[in-house]
Amino acid sequence: MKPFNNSINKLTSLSDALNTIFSEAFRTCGLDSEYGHVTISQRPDLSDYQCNGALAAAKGAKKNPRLIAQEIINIVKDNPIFTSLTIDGPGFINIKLSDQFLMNQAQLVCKGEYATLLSSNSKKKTIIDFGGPNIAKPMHVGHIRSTVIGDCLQRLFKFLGVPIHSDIHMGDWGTQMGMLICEVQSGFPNLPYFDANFEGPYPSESPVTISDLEEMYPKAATKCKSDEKEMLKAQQATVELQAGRKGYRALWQHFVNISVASLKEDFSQLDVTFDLWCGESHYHDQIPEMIKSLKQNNLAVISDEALVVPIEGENEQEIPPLMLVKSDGGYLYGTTDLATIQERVSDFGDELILYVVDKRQGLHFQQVFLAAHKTGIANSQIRMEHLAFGTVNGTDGKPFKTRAGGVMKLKDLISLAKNEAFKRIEEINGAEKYDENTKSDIANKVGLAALKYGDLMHDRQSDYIFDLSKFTRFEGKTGPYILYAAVRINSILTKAVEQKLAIGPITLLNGNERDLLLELCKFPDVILNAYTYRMPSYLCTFCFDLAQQLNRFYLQCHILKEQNKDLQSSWLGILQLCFFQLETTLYLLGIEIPDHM
RNA sequence: GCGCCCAUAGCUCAAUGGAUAGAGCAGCGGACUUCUAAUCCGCAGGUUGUAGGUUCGAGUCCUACUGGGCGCACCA
Repeated sequence: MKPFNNSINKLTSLSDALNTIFSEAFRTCGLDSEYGHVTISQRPDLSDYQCNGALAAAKGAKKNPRLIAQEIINIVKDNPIFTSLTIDGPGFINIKLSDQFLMNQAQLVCKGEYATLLSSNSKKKTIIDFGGPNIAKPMHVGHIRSTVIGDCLQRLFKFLGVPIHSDIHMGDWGTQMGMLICEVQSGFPNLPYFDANFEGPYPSESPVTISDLEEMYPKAATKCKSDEKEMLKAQQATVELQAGRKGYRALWQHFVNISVASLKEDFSQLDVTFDLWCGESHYHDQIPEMIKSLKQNNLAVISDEALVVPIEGENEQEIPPLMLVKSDGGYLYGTTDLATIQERVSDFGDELILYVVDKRQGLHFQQVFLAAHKTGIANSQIRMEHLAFGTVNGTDGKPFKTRAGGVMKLKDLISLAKNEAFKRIEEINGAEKYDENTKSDIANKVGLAALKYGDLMHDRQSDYIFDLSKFTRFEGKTGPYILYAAVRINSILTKAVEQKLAIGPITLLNGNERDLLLELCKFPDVILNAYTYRMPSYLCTFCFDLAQQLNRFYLQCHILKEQNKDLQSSWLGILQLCFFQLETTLYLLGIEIPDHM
């Protein structure tokens, strides 16, 4: 056998490594190295990986694509990582990797030094903004998306060694706060918060509870919508709050405190954490200074009594200006967003800002990003991305509602998922061996897995149909299906350890496990793709494919009963690698694996 | 009116311009004295909304049309 001198000895994505080899070959042939692009094969019956560059290069080179393919193959064929290179069809290069190489690669893939996958200069200091929930308004189904997608991305960035911090960025500073103040005032006009002459101190106890707030919010909002006078009052109160009226600030602080406590409870249920709990109010004090400077530099101008930053898109595309100050003197969320960018860039030194926000706010972010760049608040080095996501619909295809037609609270949704999971667990064979506590612990993990996987598996940008009974099933592309596969192999591994069996090294002896090993070697590719496109769904697809491949293998090869000890330890090595990848992928999705199911 | 997005199997969704458009569910037919069958295998199911165009090659890119969703300065 040829020496393995051209092998790849550090953790890398396989298609990147192959790209390098083929790009070099194309360059040697005097062709553009871009043609050396290698992808995972679309014809697994013919190859592991494929390169289509010869087809694309043919016209420019005025050569038969098969001829080019042959030249390329001649250059790379001595590399021992290949077992065969063939030309098929009009000029596809089909690549089959050697077993030896796959085994070598498997060792690298399971070492797990994933923070080295990205070059250090590509790791920009990043902040991820969850486009926060509103104070006083309970989180609903829609919030599941930003929470779960944003959390997955922050885990993924950290896993790859990208410095990232997360900010919930609560909505605590808009007109809705004025509405609530007025609502409390109409119910309890005698509270000291409304007495402009009150000297303090204000009560330390909040006059309202979180459920009061949750009830008042929609009431106040409808009132303001239908009654212009109420709206004016609310807007006036908002302006006074923002201007620093003491009683309003004290009352507002109560709202914030009790809301944050409730939000933290919800997020801890979902196992999601934030580094920063800043709200829009946090940036308020910086706004006057920012506006002054923008006015001085003629970047903000008066239009219809409001202060705006005029902007234009590429190709002179007309885009409405970003409004900073309303004619009544109040600020808008675009104002806060701009001030927020200023702080993130100049105080924290962030170079990449990610916004995980509903896609319907696309225009808003387009305005904010353009304004930030135009005004120099963000220089050209700063990159801002709106990671837009679609809406959650019910099984009727329309925005998700409860049976009564109302908005479903996130809290209720979570317990619904957990209850559903509990029911399914009770139905299965052998459920009686678990006590109630164990069952409810399993149900919690399974329910959450169902919910998160059901969301994350869908393309981030598309709307999707929320079907809890489908998501909680144990069959098909669901969280529980994947958890079950993970639990089963974990149980075999535990038994193997108990029986003091050797785990690894991975050697391909039987051939049944080659497909599985190939799947495992795709892992770095998948991780990088999910990172590059900020797409949690790529992780979901991968762990489903892996779980299914694993189930196939599991049925074919009876590991613990295997008599050939070398084969057995290799299988166990593969199993351990599978578990590592399932566990890691699920961790990145924010899903925890129970001990039993 | 202007702009953005979407249309793929009965349903829910995949498919970095490449070969025979794939999964899951539902349907039908198989495989268990289980390392947890909560699994696996097979069959059936398609004019990729319509009409043109670009390309060696189009579900994918361009144009028009049809149907649906969303957004367009004093809410967030």
